[in-house]
Amino acid sequence: MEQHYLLLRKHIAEICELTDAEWDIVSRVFTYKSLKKHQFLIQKEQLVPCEYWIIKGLTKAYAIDGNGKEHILQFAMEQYWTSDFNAFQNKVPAAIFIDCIEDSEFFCLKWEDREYLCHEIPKMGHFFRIKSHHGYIALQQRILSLLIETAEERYNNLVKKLPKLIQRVPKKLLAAYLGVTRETLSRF
Amino acid sequence: MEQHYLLLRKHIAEICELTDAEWDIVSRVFTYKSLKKHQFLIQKEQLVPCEYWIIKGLTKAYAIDGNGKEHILQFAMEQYWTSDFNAFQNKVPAAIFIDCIEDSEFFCLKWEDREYLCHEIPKMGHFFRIKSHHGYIALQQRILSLLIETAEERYNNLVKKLPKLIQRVPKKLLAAYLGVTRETLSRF
DNA sequence: TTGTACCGTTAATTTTTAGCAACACAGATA
DNA sequence: TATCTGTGTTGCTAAAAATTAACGGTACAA
Repeated sequence: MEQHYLLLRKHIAEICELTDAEWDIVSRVFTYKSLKKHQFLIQKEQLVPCEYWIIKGLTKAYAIDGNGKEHILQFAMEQYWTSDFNAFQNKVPAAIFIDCIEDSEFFCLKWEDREYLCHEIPKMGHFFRIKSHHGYIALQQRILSLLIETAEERYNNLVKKLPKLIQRVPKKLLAAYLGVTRETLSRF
Repeated sequence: MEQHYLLLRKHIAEICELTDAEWDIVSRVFTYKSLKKHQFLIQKEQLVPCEYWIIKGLTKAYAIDGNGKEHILQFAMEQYWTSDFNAFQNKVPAAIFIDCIEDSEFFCLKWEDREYLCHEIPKMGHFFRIKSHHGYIALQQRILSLLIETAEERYNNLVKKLPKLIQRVPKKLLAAYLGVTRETLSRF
């Protein structure tokens, strides 16, 4: 477990170095959670108390359309943050599901604790601001790729950008992420 | 001009109330800019010194693909923020263009001033964190709509959600935003 | 005024993708 | 062991959208 905390500290340090005293405050508020493959981290319609930093494992965030088809918003693996950020922030029921593609472990951060950290340690406010910014940029890139590229180009770019992810994610889920059927993906 | 500053203050107050002293600090750092229809706010490959709050007017943020086709990321009108946030934050050349669909006026905020405000006035850090969060959520919704809905559904939802925007934006630009050709949009 | 460029629409054709069905294969289970 | 379920692939057909072309309307400039 110590090892996990060290990794989280290192993750934060990529954006801002914390003193030992500050880290003491920060590390105290995270709680640990462990889930098996196929278990839900977040279920639609339910409140979302936390955002989650992934210690180990792999999750998918997705919505189900009127025909029961799954559409994947985000894959998240080690050192990624995941949650339904809208539900989390605005204390409304979740609009999406997040479940585990592999057995996974998380550090959980409650909204009040997040606000508390931002208030107590301005550096953490900075950290979350930058993280949020990065998330925004990633989504913007994704929209551009959905608008500009063909499904095949999207697939090739994904392979180039996150080859490790490809190996861990079944192709039918990649298809649901790229916005095509698994049959279409299979023909690339 | 006083009127414009009042509107900006009101816009910020929707997230956090500033004291007169704080507002004095904040208002001081914004500069004014005015552009005519078709003029560029941001050009690809160039550095992006500011993010922009729109006092009046309408802009589009877009990328050009290999075939010279335009794909629109964002329309922004009165009281919206716009910029190439990646280029702005990381001081790298812009990946997109932003130009004016109508004559437009802006308040400009430089990166250093933004950092300064966040540092001096924690409330402003809070403000930008929340704004960024909102932006993130909007993009996430957009991705879901690109993945789940047909182009026709996307169009109808846009009409329902932003009827004013529809009236101000030529249909060929709406098509570039929805991810279809103008001929396809014309058949809905 | 005439010309010119752009815009929105419609039609015909082609390309792309979805939907459905069948099948091989692997891993899990009884 | 035989069976069941989920996954990835392929063939065929149907639907959706892009492409190309044409046409009328409008704004703008020479």
